[in-house]
Amino acid sequence: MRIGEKPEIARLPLFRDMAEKQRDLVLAGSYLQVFPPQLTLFEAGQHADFLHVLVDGLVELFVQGAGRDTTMRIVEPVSSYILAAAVTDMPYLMSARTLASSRILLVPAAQLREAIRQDSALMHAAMHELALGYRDLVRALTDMKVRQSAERLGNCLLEYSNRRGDRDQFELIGEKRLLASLLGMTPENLSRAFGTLKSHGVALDGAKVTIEDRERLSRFARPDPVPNDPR
Amino acid sequence: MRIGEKPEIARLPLFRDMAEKQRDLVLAGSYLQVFPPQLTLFEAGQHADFLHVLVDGLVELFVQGAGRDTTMRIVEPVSSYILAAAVTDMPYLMSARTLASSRILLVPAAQLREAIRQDSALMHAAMHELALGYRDLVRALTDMKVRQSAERLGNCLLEYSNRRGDRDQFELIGEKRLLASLLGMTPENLSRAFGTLKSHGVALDGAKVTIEDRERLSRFARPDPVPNDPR
DNA sequence: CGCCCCGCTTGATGTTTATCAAGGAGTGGC
DNA sequence: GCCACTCCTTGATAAACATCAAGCGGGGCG
Repeated sequence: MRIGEKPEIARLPLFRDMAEKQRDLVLAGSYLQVFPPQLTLFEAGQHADFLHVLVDGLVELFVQGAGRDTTMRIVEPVSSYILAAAVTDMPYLMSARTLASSRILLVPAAQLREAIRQDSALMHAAMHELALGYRDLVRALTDMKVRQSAERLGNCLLEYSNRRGDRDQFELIGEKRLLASLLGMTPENLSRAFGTLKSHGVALDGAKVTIEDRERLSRFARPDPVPNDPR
Repeated sequence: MRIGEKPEIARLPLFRDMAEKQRDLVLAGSYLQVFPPQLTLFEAGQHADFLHVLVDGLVELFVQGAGRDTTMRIVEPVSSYILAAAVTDMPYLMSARTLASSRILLVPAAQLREAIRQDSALMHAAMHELALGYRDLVRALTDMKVRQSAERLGNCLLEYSNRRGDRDQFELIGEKRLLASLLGMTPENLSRAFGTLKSHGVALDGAKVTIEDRERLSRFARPDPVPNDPR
């Protein structure tokens, strides 16, 4: 891989704390590749040969089950994905495709597992990352079980705003139907959900979302009582 | 803690591979307690002071969000739970209560984290357990998103059967309304779901489930294409 | 034994969500 | 500039699910 990407990869929580020597070794064995948009990177069921690190672009993780597809996560740079499969040496549970032209670092899973065995800081980071991911999924699952569509959208918008430093205005990433699938609803219902949120403090103009009344939106969306604080 | 429980705890995947000395140290600092049924063990939002290991009895993990409760997991002995909170030193995301009189080992989370730092085999086991839990949640979330209630029930029954060595007949654990909540539906709809499964190879008599036609049930329930093989 | 209580079931009704169908708005190509 | 395409939106309808309301049935207790 080229030297230019190293700093931002080395700054990732997963690789941050490990010994520099180990990190260099792992990265030296990895491939940084550019993929065009709409390309399937891997499919569920395949053996997990690589841990992926999205350096630039946009990637969708999705599952095709029981007739329909559903997107599980939208990966933004810079972050790794499918750690669980790589670490356990089990088949991918999800498929991945690029949504935009993307630069991706492919870390051979076997080499990653070996490095994890050698470097306790890396192992600790991997454990932590998996624990945080676990908690995210617990939230996502309860969200799906206890809230209805417009409430899910409301919470999602509050979280997006949250992630961008509590800005009141931001752009949705990717197409709306992608967001719909992420939230477990049809594009039609996403439209309608934005409609009902209009009377609860949310304005929409194309992909631009404005949270006009945070308090009112919160009251409607009933966010989790336990706040999500990934430092 | 008493010496009598040690073997089965030591056999847990989480504690199996660690140094015996470390394990004894951790267990020596832990408390084995008996709790009556229907007792709340902890509530979401509380600081995670302990990792729990259910030695005997039955425990429910649930979330009370947005008006209604939903159960996230039914813990059977012998197994640990809420590892993610204990490891990250973050608040519990779920609440826990006993469903039956239960013997539970309470492992101080701080001590567990310290042991994890010291013992690389324990850390590896924790990482592995979290990765497997992550994958379970990915399955649960897709299940919730792509399947409707009777299909979810069908898959759940197939998995239960699977876990008990592919037996065709088995008893449901706990009350039916608990199963309903776990599957994200009302007790009424669980009843009806069993009704529709009658014509797809499932017979129900009280809590006794008989899978009469596995093939037919599979066709109806459309199980995951990627099999779940926890060795 | 019989009564009460509780959980399960069944039916009727209403809400939520998906599906089907059509129209509108923006974008890229010719 | 205009057409064609895609995505989003809106409306009408149907399916899935929740809610409300009885009734059934088994276990515990008097």
